[in-house]
Amino acid sequence: MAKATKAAAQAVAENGNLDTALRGLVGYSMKRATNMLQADASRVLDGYGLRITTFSALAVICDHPDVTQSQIAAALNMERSNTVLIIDALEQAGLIGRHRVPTDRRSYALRATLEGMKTRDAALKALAAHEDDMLRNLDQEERATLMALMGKIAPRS
Amino acid sequence: MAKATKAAAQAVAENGNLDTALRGLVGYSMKRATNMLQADASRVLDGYGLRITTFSALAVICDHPDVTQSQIAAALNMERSNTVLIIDALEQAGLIGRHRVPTDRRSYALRATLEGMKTRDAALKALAAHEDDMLRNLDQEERATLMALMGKIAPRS
DNA sequence: ACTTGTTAGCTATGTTATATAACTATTATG
DNA sequence: CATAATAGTTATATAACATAGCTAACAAGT
Repeated sequence: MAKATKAAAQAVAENGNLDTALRGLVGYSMKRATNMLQADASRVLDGYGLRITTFSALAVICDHPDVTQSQIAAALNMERSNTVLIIDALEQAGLIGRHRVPTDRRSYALRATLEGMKTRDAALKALAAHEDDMLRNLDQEERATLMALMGKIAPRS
Repeated sequence: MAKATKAAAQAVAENGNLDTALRGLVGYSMKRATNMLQADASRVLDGYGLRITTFSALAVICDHPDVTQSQIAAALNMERSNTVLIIDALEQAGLIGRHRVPTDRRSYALRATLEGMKTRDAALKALAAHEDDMLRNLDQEERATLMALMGKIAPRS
């Protein structure tokens, strides 16, 4: 055990937590859980040459061929400007293609390549397996409850 | 409604979601909820001259006088190196003080100033109020369940 | 006491995610 | 046709997070 000042060391000895007050905040506790899940997801996706954002965009494109960058931004709750480099990366990796739309020359119709579809499927499967492990202490009903409760969180009224 | 390619536009018309597959991942859904809470928390804390990380560190210091930077890093699940600038910011804002420890000249005993205590109390109160609003669709039992379920998520086995 | 290993804080650096403003080309609207 | 809105882009900034390496100080074993 590390040397520590008295009061803090005592708190550590008691329950190992110095952040008791913060744990009462849902945002704080959720951030910690999210960080754990995201860090693991990043490591998994790295094996497929993807980051979390590029994987997310790829998944949307696979499920919705001919989607536009603006639609992806809206779906993933990000700024349009930030989609550019993400789509660039997917295109350069040969996972998707930008196709011009005859009826609107401003936008691109994004479509996954065969490799893109395969990569998505494999990555999604790997992610699900890792999540399943990290959620091993929750049964199916508890997982459903967790998702439902998170879905009830709303923007400021 | 924005002009969109056919298939994607249809999906949007149906349920407004292009990310159905991703929503099945707990990590993805939790990230979305977390982002919402964190963005709001950042705005709140900005009013107190704090960021999420500086507020978190301040809260730990207030609750555990004479805590060290390493202990804060461990408590907040961050790297020691990243605590330095955070503690610097709190010190320069006059919210905490670095005090030398006679028994160990390597470490600092961090203590909040009176203003630090006041700032923390006010910020925490404001954060709790904002969370209470964003969680208005969950009753007390549901909030407790949410916290309990998040706490069951574990690192990879 | 002296070497060895560890700890605390610090510095530098890099990446990822996110946000904003401003620009061009194109399309929609009054 | 003039004006407004939209799609994509560029540039830029910041927060959070991570890694490697460094110095000073302490701890432990011989």
